[in-house]
Amino acid sequence: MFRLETILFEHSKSSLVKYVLTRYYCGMNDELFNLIERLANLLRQETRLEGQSLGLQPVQQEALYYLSTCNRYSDTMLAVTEFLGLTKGTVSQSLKILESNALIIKVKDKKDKRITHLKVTKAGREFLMKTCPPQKFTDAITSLSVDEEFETKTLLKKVLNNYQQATGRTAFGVCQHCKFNQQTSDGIVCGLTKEALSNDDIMLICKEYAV
Amino acid sequence: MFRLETILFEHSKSSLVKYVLTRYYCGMNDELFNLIERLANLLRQETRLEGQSLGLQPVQQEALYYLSTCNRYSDTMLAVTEFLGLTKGTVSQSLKILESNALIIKVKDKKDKRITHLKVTKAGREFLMKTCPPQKFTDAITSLSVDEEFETKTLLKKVLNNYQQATGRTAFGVCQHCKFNQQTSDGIVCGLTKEALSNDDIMLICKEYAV
DNA sequence: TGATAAATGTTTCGACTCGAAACTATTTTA
DNA sequence: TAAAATAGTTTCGAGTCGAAACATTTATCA
Repeated sequence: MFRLETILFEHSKSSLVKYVLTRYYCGMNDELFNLIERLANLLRQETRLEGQSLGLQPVQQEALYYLSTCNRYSDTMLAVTEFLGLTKGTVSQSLKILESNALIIKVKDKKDKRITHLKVTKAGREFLMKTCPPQKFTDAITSLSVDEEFETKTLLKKVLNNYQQATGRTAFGVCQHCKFNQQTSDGIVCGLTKEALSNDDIMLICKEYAV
Repeated sequence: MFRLETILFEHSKSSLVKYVLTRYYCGMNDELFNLIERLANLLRQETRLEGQSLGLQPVQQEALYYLSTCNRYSDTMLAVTEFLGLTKGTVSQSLKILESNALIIKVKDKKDKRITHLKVTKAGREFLMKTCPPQKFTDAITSLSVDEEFETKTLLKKVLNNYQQATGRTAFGVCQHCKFNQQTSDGIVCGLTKEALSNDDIMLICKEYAV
């Protein structure tokens, strides 16, 4: 995988001080890692620009975006925490800023008073529609054919699923494709909550997703 | 692209206060964006864990990794700045920390005294070999067949190239596939610098890459 | 040639992010 | 009914970030 080589070079002003460095060349394994990191860097950069009008940080926009895509079982602070891979305190603060900007509102759960649902407001949706995904990224995607885009998505989904499983993280996924999603005589039902699901519901992301 | 729908729900304790929200469902365009963001989140999280032993932040590890993969024309602070999409001051500080941890050393350029080359030390290489790419990510990749992995890389490269072009950013790329890379009777030469390139050189990433 | 502009990099500042830990309130467990 | 678990907030200190001012060196060009 790695090739090792020892090289020499001079250090700054102090003449003839030599440092021995070990140098390795990346195997093909690194390449995919590298590509994802670089795409993520560019995305973060563009996201930062898009958020400047409202003074929103990238991480806050990510949280807002997540909340716009998740279902009613997954719109809590803890779910956002899982999704972003951060700690409770950090996420709590980010959400406070989204709330102060009137992009989300907090709605207490009626059954369990500990739980607060986070609902994206009209202003929040409008902001997302303008900015998310960033325009230049969307443009870059169009260079792929429909088949190529589908293929990319399929393969990345495979990697993501495995990665989520390896890290023991909640496997967020689309309700429709979840093993708890059941078609009954009364319509579509969630096997976990036993609640009825609408055609819109099943298109959203759920934190309880399982295959 | 988007489907709009107006929904109603009750707000917290104040009974019967209704909020009108506009809700939209993501078209397929969002999906690729979403996948990359989520993979990046997981990578950042695992990177954070891996760096704890040395007290290294994710962004510092990314800089170190970049420096281990780039050539002698691209191992400067400004190149790292371009690569990470951050500002000079920020990167300068991150590099100072890498230097204080003896993971890189600074080497003044002999021709242009403004330029400082950043060389990864043996300790730096060893740290990277242990931690980069993160183990669980590497494991997740193995779920792909060789062909699938190749296909994914090819497609993501296409997206990245377009994205870099759209943002007007430096298009980092492997020397070997650059248009300035020339095969002459004396060996391989860089058309920009007119310098000879070794077989090792041409495998590294260059900030002057062009197609 | 000599003044001005441009490029490389550092430092400082204030706003923001992050994890850790302590804390409240509610629900579940035993 | 007491103890444990869950959802969420607040506070603290370390670190990240961009912006701007700065120093040094090199390039431009009149």
